[in-house]
Amino acid sequence: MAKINRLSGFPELLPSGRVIEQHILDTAREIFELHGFLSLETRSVEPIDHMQRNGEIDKEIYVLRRLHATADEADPGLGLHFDLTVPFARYVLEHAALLEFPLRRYQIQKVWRGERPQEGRFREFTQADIDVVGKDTLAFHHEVEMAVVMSTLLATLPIPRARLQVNNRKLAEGFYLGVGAADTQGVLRVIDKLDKIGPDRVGALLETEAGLTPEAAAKCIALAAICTPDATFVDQVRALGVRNDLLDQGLSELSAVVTGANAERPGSVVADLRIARGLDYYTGTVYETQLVGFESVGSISSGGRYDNLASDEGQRYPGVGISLGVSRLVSILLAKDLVSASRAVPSAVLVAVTDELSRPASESVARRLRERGIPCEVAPSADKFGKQIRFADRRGIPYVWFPATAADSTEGDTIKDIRSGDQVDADATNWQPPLDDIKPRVFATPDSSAASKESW
RNA sequence: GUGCUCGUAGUUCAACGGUAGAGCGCAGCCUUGUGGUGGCUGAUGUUGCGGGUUCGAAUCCCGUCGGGCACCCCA
Repeated sequence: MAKINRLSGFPELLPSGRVIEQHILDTAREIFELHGFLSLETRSVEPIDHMQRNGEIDKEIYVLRRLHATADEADPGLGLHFDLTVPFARYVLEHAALLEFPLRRYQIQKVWRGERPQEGRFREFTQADIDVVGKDTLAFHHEVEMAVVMSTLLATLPIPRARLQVNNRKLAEGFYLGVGAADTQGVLRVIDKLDKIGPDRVGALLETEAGLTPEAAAKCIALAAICTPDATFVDQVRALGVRNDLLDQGLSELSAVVTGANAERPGSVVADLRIARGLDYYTGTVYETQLVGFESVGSISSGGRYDNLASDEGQRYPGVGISLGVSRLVSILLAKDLVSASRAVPSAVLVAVTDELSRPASESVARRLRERGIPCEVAPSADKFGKQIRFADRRGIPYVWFPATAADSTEGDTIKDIRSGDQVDADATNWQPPLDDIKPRVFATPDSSAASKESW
């Protein structure tokens, strides 16, 4: 057989990894619905010209075309979507007449980007987005809400602590204008390199590439250094002595998000004025999230306020949203062994088969368990019980059911907990496993290796 | 797309230009139709692919395909 190479950037998980991913997806859905977000799905393809930002050609897009397209056939100009926000904006415009606003929706789908993959970066990956879109206007408090919902989700998952960092586009842009910058986007892009190349080289780039004076560059760097868990950043920014109306607006918005979110969930967000990223359609609050201890992998959740993404003739639908990078998060969790699952299969019980003639008796046990919502499977072959137990053990199935043998009808069915070795009489019409054993459990990996020895 | 680096068993990795190996995993047995550990036995490779140099290539050279990392950009 030809050797099959795995395709870089198109990750496929093993069963144990998928259990963890699915737990994250299930939890996301649960938290989102708990906060009243409805579920939507959009098609995987969009017209490429709708996905381009500011008219520039985006090389990240995978183009879709028919293999047998003829030369004279018009190119439909379709590409796979690279995020869920742009398609959602298009969806809103297309169905606006039939939708209720403000519209709260969550959307969990694959997206594609034609980049070169590396750690935590894929060509095909899953995002879990929430957005609120209003008609004409969107109340500011939703910018607080996004941070609260995402922080709730991240705190619910069995993962390391996440730092939700918030900044505001108006603040940064107003500040840059205030120090005399002409190209605020350019300043933003250079500031974003602070982590990688340090303040000295950023300062130099600000002068050469963004055309700032040394004093202005120094102030921009000083601004980026400000990071507070509360609204005290306002005074620190004021101390830099830059005056600008947009800056003032940004300052008050950001302090409202930070104080609002922390009132709801203490310690959930920090104001971090270095956060410059986000796509260029963001117009206000921007979010970014790092897993504490794994900052180098990049943000696992980001988003922001966008006022102009969905707009028709005269009609605007401003929105705010935040996205969880499910694939990136899962890849960190698996690579660093931060999260474990109690088993990689749904079955809580393996029903043993004594011999092929009595397989119907085993199937009957399974049926009665399933009727009561207990996931189970019947052993694939009537091997020696030792092998059947090992079959369960390998997969993490916690219980093996032994049907009564016809030859020895005085004995009833028994069930063995293969973790403890305990084996007791059981009746398929009323036996119930502990709640924890019904579904695979996903939990933070205990860091001591001694703990894992106990549960063989 | 640019640069760097690496491709050997299912997997993690060895092997100076000289007979391709080990750990883990897998299969069987010790083991009684009831699995942890232990012991014994066994199976598995076009050394990514193609060409070149050489008496001889996993090893050196060229090409190609694939992986990883960095840049770019971002979840």
